[in-house]
Amino acid sequence: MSIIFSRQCEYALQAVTYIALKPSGEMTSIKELAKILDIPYHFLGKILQNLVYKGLLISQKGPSGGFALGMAAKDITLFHIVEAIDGVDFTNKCVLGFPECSGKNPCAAHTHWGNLRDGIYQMLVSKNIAEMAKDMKKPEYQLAAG
Amino acid sequence: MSIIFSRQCEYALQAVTYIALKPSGEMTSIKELAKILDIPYHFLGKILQNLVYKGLLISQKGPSGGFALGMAAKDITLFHIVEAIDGVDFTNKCVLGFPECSGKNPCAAHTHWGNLRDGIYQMLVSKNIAEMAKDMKKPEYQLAAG
DNA sequence: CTAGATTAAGATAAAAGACTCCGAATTAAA
DNA sequence: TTTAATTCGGAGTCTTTTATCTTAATCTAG
Ligand code: SF4
Ligand code: SF4
Repeated sequence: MSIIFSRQCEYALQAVTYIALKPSGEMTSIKELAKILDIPYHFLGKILQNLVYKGLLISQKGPSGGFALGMAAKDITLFHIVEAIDGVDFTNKCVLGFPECSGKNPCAAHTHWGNLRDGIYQMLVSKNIAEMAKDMKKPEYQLAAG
Repeated sequence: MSIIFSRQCEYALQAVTYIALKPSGEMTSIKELAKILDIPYHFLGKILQNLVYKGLLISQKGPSGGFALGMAAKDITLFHIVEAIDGVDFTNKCVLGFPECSGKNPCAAHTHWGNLRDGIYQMLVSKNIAEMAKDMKKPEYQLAAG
């Protein structure tokens, strides 16, 4: 189902983007995120918990509690989130599954794949959550700003 | 663990490339493939069985039996193999996991991701097994030609 | 023709990933 | 101060993927 990143990771990217649209100081609850983004409630809870542990989010319990960004939106790149959830093994893994991905005994696809992998990396580090939130046009995300 | 393609698919790509190095008419057994490429024997059996069903390989039972290419090596692209094992959903799926990957409400990463996805597709259709086999320098593949 | 080697097929098991449930801890609001 | 809302943490379930085991079918070599 997922292409490159785990389901958890996809959910994390979606949720953090949503949280970034909230006015500063306002918390977003798991309930709201789960409902609007259609993510399993308890599963999302665990994921956000992890992001808090990694410092990307902060949390608060009790009524009107929830989650907020742990640092400025522009300082959280997609890479930070992927790194926190899936790890970054993909940066040195072969797409064909050979044990050792190096230029030592390159196959016919190595250069092509190397470029693509760099492209993925570039996408992740060049896009931050501020941009993602700002440019987000999907209707379910319009609610966050309200 | 795998980046884009399933483990099965990776094994298939490796095995078919190995088979392509054998002189025409010679069959390659599961035993040989499993040993040299370090792939679980029975698991590989199932995978090759599937590739036979899809027409990419042919098989023969009995002593000196095994598998051989079902068509000319230059006519089997990486895409054919991926298509046979994993399917090609990745060609229209969002890397961030949003339900609907279209240009309708594009996010900030859409263009970048679209290019990468096209690049992956291009890699798969432009590389065929003849090329892969010919350019293969990995030592375990040198045995095949012997 | 026989024996052994090999693929085919189905059932099962183990591991990983995705998801659920429950209760405890915390905290803001009433 | 009480209550209810919320995150936290652990355990458990379900599903998918990966891998193993066993037997049957087939074919070649001798
Ligand atoms: S050479 Fe081909 S196989 Fe080896 S790592 Fe690079 S891409 Fe993977
Ligand atoms: S726009 Fe962004 S989110 Fe929507 S499909 Fe393209 S990449 Fe995925």
